[in-house]
Amino acid sequence: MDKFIDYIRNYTEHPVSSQEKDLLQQAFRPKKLRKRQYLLQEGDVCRHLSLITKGAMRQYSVDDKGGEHTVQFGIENWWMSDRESFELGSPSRYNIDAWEDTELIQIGYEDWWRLRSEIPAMRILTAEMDKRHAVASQKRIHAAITLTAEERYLEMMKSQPAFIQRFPQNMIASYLGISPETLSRIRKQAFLRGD
Amino acid sequence: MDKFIDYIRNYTEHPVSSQEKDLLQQAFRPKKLRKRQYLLQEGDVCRHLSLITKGAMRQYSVDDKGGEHTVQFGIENWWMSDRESFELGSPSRYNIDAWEDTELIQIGYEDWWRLRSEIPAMRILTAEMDKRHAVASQKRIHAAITLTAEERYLEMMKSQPAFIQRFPQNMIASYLGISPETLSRIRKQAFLRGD
DNA sequence: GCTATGCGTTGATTTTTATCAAGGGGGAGA
DNA sequence: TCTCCCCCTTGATAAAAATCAACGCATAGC
Repeated sequence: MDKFIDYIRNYTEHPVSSQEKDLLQQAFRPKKLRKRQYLLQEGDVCRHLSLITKGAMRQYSVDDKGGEHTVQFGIENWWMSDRESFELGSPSRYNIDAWEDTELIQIGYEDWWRLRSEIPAMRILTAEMDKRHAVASQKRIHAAITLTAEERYLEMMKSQPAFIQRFPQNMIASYLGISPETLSRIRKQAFLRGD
Repeated sequence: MDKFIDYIRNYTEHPVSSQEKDLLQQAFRPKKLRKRQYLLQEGDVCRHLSLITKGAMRQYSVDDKGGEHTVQFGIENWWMSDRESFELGSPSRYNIDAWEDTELIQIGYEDWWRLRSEIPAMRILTAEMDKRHAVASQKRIHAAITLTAEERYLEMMKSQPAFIQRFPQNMIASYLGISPETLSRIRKQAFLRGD
């Protein structure tokens, strides 16, 4: 839980009292997942927000031909959830699983909203999280309608090198919305050009 | 301003005192734009969040060949801003202009954050806005990596018919990340199939 | 050590979409 | 009314990417 207080420190200097720390301690639960173990399966309701303290995960949908489409990667200090399912209590269209052995801390819906009203630092944290998420989403949408597949890959190498290093290429391809073969060709071209 | 209070009512039943109403009144300014008039030009800092009370607008980038790429449409009760530029005070990569004669109410950065801390209903409103935006963004990202151009258009017709009706087809195409010619062909196919 | 599985690469072919070009129609402004 | 500009459609061609297929390599499990 000291980890989480440290985490909040990345976002705000706002003080967290010892009473507030107790509230946080009670609300967050640790969880461990083995590589490939599900956190969420399509059709289930996402009941927790989960913060990765160690490991790597992905969120993806599976199409009617079995193809996987990755909407989100997460590594340490990233949150994993299907936001819509979490907020609305609706069955999720996504799976979330671990690509590496993973450790999380999780919080349920009621606790999340209670902490937001009772702890000012939590309000600041969530506002900041939402802001960063909005900015990142817009960039990804802009890239999707503006850039070629190769440009998107090169952009990802610059902005998210850790994902490139820790996830296999076929998952990178599915995150970029291209086939693994195309990604392989793009990488070869970039290498030959010295990018 | 009664309009804005009504607007908040869409989001929460939380009471807004007459004192709070005064604060809102002072913070929001009306603005009118003629069709095609800029609200924000690329390179400028986005200093306001703007709520459309009447009209239609778009947010788009211009590439080095002069092509326009639309990341956002807005009609009545939609907010228009470059969030990143607004929050960071950085020059925006986007333009925002009016497609129809438009009326707005605007609020600046300091006022926005002050109202958020002073008026509980504003906090609820912004949390809800962020939630809806996150859900919508995820859907758009998922569509971009999962669906064909035609499927994306058909999906847009279902989820955002007002945009289809009020914006010209070349802008719809640029929002979908496809050429106007391709959109024209897609529409013809769908029509011939009775979609 | 052996086998099976999964991943990445490569070539060929097909599909999807972009680009180029031109024509027609509608709307706005003088 | 006339002119100009913009939009949409259509056909032809080019480019980008997907799909199919096969191979080689590395890793995990027995």
